[in-house]
Amino acid sequence: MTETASRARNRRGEGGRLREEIVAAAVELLAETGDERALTLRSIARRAGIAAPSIYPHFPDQPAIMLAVVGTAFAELTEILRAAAAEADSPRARLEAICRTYLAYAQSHPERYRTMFGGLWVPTLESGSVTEEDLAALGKECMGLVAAALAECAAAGVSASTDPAADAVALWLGLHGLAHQRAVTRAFPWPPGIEDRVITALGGLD
Amino acid sequence: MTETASRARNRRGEGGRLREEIVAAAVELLAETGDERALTLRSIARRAGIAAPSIYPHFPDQPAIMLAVVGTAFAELTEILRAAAAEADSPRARLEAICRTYLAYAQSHPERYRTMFGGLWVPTLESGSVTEEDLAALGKECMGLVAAALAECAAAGVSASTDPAADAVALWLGLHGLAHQRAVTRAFPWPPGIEDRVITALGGLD
DNA sequence: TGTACATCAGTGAACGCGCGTTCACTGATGTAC
DNA sequence: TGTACATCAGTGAACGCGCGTTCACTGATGTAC
Repeated sequence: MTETASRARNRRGEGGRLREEIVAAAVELLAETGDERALTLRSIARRAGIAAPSIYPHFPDQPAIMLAVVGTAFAELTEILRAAAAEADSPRARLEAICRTYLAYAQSHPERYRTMFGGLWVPTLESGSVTEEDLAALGKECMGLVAAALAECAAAGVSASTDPAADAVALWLGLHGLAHQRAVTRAFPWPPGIEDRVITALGGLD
Repeated sequence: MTETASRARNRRGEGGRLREEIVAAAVELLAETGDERALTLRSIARRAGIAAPSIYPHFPDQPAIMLAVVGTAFAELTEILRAAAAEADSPRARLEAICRTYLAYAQSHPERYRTMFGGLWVPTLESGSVTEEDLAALGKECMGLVAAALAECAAAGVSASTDPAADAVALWLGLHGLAHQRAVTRAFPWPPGIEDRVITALGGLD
C-alpha cells in the first residue's frame, strides 16, 4: 500500500540491478500478505517503488517473476541444507539434521514453501533467466542431499534401507506432507513427536 | 466461455435448488480449468447459466462457494474410503484399501485435491451453511478411518505400531505428501513401488 | 579539456477488460378470500 | 370456482476498481571526436 518514496535511478550500465530489486519486492510482499495472489505486476512494482511498465525490460510477465522467486527460494533452501549437513559429524546426525532443517525452513517461511511446492502458478514454458529446468535441477539437488545422507546411513548400518535412492523419495514425501500441511493449516491435532515418527519410520532408523 | 442456454427457472419454493447447481458449476469449472483462480463469481454464474447477482441469495461471496465445494469433496472422499474399507476382509487388506483408494482419488481429481488441501482460499470465518468446523469434522473423519484401520492392524499383530492414533497421522502425512506432489507436478522421477514404500514403512507393516 | 550525441533507465498517461457488487425491476405462481 | 395479490426466483444495467499492457516520452550519463 505505502509506496516506497522516490527511489534513486540506477547508474548507466547497472540497470540489471532492478531485476534483483523486483524479486526482493515480490518476496517481501509474499511474506507480508501470505498470499500468492497478492503478487500482481502492479503491486510488485508499487512495492519496488517503480512504475509498472518498468518491469517489462526485466521480466516478460508475472509468472516469470514467480519463477525467479521460487528459484531463489530453492537455492536458499539447498544452501541451508548443505550447511546443516556439513555441521553434523555422523551419518545419522547428518540425515536427521537435513530432515529437521528442511522442516524448520518450511515452518518459518510457510508462504514461501507453499509457493515453491504449490504448483499452478506454473508458467507455460518460459524463456526467462530462471527456467523450469533450473528449478527441476534445484529440486533434484535438495532430494540428492537427502538421498546421499540416507545412503550413507545405510552403508553405515544405521538405516535398514536396501534401496536408499528410492527410499529417499519416500522419506522426502513424508517430510513434504508434514511441511505442507503445517504451512497450510493453523489448527491441526498434531501428536507429540510427529517429526520423529516420520523421519524414523521412513528413514528405516532404530 | 460458452453460456449454457436459457435454463428453466425453479418453481416457487424450490429456489434452494440453485444452490446445488452453483456448487456443481464450480466443481465442473474447477475440473476443466484445473485452476482455482478461474472460479470467479461471474465465471461460476456463467457456467450455471444464471446472472451473476443470482448467486447472492445463496452465497455471501466467492469463498463461501469454495467452502461448499471443498465440503462436498470431503464428504465424497469419506464415503469412497468407507466403501473401500467395507469391502476388504482383513485388517491389513482394509488398511491398504483405504490408503490406495485415498491415493487414487487424489490422482483422478488432482485439481480437487489441491483445492481441498491447498489452503489459502481460506475464508475469514464464514457464516455459510458449510462452516470451517464442518470441514474440520470431515477431515477428522477421513483421518479416523485411517486410524481405525491401523489400530485394527496393530491389534491383530499385523502392524508394529504401538501408538496407532499418532502413527496414523504420520501415515496420512506420507499419503498426503505423495498425493499432493502428484497433483502438482507433471514430471517427477517416481521410483517404482513408491506407494508401497510409503504405506509399508509408515504403517509399520511386514 | 570541451562538447555533441547516442543510449540507457525509467516514467506517466491511457486503453480495454473482467471483476464484485448495487439497484430497481419483472414475470410467474401459489394462496387468501 | 374465480380472482386479486403477495411473494418468490431471478434479471439487466450500471458503478467503480485494479489489473496487464501499449505508447510516446524524459532526463541523466557515458563516450566519440
